[in-house]
Amino acid sequence: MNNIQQNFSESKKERILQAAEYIFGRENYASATISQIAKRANVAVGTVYEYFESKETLFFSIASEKCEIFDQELRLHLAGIVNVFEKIRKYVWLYFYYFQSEPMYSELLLLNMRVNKNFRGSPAYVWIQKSVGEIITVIEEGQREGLIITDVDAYTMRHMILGSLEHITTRWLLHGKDYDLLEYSEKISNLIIRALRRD
Amino acid sequence: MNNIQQNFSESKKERILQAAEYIFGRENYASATISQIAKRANVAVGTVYEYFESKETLFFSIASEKCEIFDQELRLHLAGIVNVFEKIRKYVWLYFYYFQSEPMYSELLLLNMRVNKNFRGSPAYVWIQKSVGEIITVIEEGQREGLIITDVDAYTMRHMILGSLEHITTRWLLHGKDYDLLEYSEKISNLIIRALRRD
Amino acid sequence: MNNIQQNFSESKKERILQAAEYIFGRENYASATISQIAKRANVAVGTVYEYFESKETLFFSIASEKCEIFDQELRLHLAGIVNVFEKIRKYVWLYFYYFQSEPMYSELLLLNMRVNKNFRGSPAYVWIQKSVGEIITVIEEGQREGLIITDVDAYTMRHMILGSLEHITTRWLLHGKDYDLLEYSEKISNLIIRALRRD
Amino acid sequence: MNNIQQNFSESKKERILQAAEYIFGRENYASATISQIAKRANVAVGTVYEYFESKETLFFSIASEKCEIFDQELRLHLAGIVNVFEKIRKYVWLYFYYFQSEPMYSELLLLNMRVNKNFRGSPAYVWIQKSVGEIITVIEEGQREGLIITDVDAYTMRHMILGSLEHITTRWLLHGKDYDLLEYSEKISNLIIRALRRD
DNA sequence: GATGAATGAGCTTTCATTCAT
DNA sequence: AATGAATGAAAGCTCATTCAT
Repeated sequence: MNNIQQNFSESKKERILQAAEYIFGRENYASATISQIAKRANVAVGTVYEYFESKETLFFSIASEKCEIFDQELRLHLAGIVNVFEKIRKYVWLYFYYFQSEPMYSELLLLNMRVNKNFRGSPAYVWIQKSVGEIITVIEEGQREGLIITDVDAYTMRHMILGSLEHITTRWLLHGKDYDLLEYSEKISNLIIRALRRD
Repeated sequence: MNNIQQNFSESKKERILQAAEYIFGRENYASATISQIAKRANVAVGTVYEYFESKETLFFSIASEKCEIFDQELRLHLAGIVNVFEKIRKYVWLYFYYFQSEPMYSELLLLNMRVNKNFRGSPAYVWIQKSVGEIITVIEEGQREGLIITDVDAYTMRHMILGSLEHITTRWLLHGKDYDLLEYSEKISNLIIRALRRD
Repeated sequence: MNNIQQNFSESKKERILQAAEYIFGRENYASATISQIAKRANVAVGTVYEYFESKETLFFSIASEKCEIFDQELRLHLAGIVNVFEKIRKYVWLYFYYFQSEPMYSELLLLNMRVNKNFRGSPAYVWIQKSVGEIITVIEEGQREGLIITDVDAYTMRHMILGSLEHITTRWLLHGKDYDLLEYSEKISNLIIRALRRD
Repeated sequence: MNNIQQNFSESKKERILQAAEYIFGRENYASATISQIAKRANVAVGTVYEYFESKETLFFSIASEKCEIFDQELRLHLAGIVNVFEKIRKYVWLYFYYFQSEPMYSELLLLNMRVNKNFRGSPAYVWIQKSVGEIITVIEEGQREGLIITDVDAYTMRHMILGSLEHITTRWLLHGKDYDLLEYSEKISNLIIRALRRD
C-alpha cells in the first residue's frame, strides 16, 4: 500500500512535470502561471508546491529528466561506432532528431532555460554538461588517432559544433518549426568534419 | 535656444536608452521595471513614456541603434580587404570585439532579445539582418571565385559561422565575462576557414 | 463542511457586493477604486478579483441582483389588483418605495449605471427590461379594456411614466435625499392616469 | 490692438470650448483628456489652463453657453403664443429640436453633466434653472386662467414634463441617435396636455 | 499670453505563495 | 498528502497639472 501511494504520488509529480513542460514551452518563464500548470496536471495549485519548492525549481526540474534521457540515448547511439567522424555525424543527427521530436522541450531549453542566469547550478545543468562533455571525448579520441587536427583545442571545436546545432535549432523554433530540422544534419556534419579533419 | 532644448531632450532620451540598456542587461525583460530604468536615468516614470511607447518599444529600441553602428563599422572594417578568408577573419574579430566592448548590450541582445518572439518584426531586426546578410555576400563571392566549396549552400555556412560566434559569446556572458573573448578569434576563424575552403 | 465553506465564500462575495454598492454610489464609476471597495469589504484586493472578473463586471453585478428583486416584488405587488389604474398607482408607489429604501443602489443605477454605454448588454439590463416591460403589459391591457386611450402608443406612454419617476428620483438624489420620495407617489399617479384615461 | 488681442484670445477660448464639447461628448468626463481637447483646438495643453482653472471647470463651462442660448431661443419661440397648451407644445418641440441639432451637447449634458454631483453650483446650472423655471410660469399662468388643474402643484407637473423629455432624449442617445427625435413631439405633448387640462 | 516637456501619484490587474482545513 | 481561497506586493501605464522658457 505504501508502494501504491508512492506510485500515485510519483505519477502526480510526473503529471505536473509534463504539464509544466507544455505550459513553459508554449508561454515562457514569465508568462506561464502555476495555476495554468496545475489545471493541466489536474491537481490543485497547492499540490504543485508539495512537490516543487517554487516556480523556478519546477522550471529547472523539467530539463533534468530530458537531459538524462538524451544522455542515455546518446551513449546507446554512439555505441559500436568506431570512426570518429561517424560518431560526430551521429551526434548531430541525434541532436536534431531529439529536439524535433520534443518541440516543447526544445522551446523550453533553448529559448527560456539556457538564458536564465540561475540555470547553471541547477541539476539539469549537470546532465547537460555530461552529454556535452561526450563530444570532447570523441574529439580528443580523434586527435589521438591522428584523424583530427591538434592545432586547435577540443573545446573550441566543441563550441563550433554546439553553436551550429543550437543556432539552427533556435532558428527553426523562431520560424515556427515549419520545416524539417533533419535536412540540416548531413550538410552541417560535412562542414564540421571538413573543419576538424586532418588533411 | 530651440537647439539647446533639442539637445536637452535628446540627451534625456539618450539617458533613458542607456539606463534601459543597463537594467535590461542586468535583469531580463520581465524582471526589469520601468521605474528602475527611470530612476537610473534620473527622470520620472512618465518621462520614459514621453519618449517610448511601451516597455517593449524601449526594449527593442536599444538594439536598433547598436545594430546600426555594428553594421556601419562592419562595412568600414571589411572595406579594402580583398581575400574572402581575410574578410571572414575580420568579421569574426569584429563580432567578438564589438560584443566585448559593449557587454551590457551583448547581454541584452543574446540573452534577452533574440529569444523574444516579437523581436522579429522590430526595427532592430532589420539591421541585424543587414549585417548578417553581409556574410552571405562574402561567402557567395568566395564561391564564385572558386575559393569556397559549393556543395554546401551559403546559408548553412552562415548558420555555422553565426552559431559558433553566438555560442562562444553567450558562454562568455554566462561565465561572468571573466576572460578575453578575442582569444577565440583566431582559433574559430581557422576552423571556419578549414570548413569552407576548397582544397 | 463543504456547505460551511460555501456559505463563507458567499458571504464574502456578498460583502464585496455591498461594499461596491456603497462605494460606487458615493463616488462614481471612474473615481471609485477597487482598493476602496476591498478595504470596506475587509478583504484583500486580489479577493475581489476572485469573485468578479473586472471592475466593470462588479459594477454591473450589483444591479443584477437588485433588479431581479425589484422585478419579483413588482409581480407580487401587482398580483390580485384588477383595475389598471390601481396597477399603475402601485407601480409608481413601489418604484419610489424601493428606491427610497435602497438609496445607495438608486444612486448607482440612476446616476452611474444608466449612463454607461456598456450597460445595455449587461445581465442587469435584461432584468430591467423585464420590469419595465411590465408597464407595457398593463397599459395594453387597459387599452384592450377600453379604459386607456389608443391614439397614443403604449411605448410613448411608458416613456412618460418612467421619465417622470426617474426625474423625480434623480432630483431627490441630487438634493441629498432630504425629503420623502413617497410624497410624490399620489400626485404623479394622478397626472399619469389623467393622461392615459379615456374620457 | 488691445481689441484685436482680446478677440484673438476670445476666439482661442471659443475654440477650446468647442473642442471640449466634441471630446467630452464623444468620450465621457473620465475618459476625455485635456491633451485630446488641446489637440483638437490647435492649442498647447498649457493654454487650456490659461483659460480654464481645471478639467472640471472647463467641463461645466460648456453647458453655460448652450443653456443661455436655449433660454434665449425659448423666449423667442414662446413669444406671441397666447394659449398655454400651445406654449407647452412649443416647449416640447424646441426641447427635442435643440437637442437633436446639438447631439454632442446633448450627450454631454444628459449623460455626463447632469450626473456629476458638482454640477449644481456651476454657472450652467443657473441657466438651466432659468429655462426650466419658464415652464412653471407657463403652468401657473394656465392655472390662473382656469385651463390647468390646480389639485396637483406646478412643480410636480414640471417634473412630469421634464422627465418625459429627458427620458426620451436619453433613450435616443443611448440607442445611437438613429431615429428622428421630433417624432415624439406631438405624441408626448398630447399626453402632457391631457394630464394637465381641466375638463 | 502661450508653450509642451516633465512630473509622479494613482489606477487596475496579476499571480506566486501560504495555510487552514 | 491535497486542496484552493485568500493574500498583497508589485507592475505597466495614464494624465491632470505645473512651470521654466
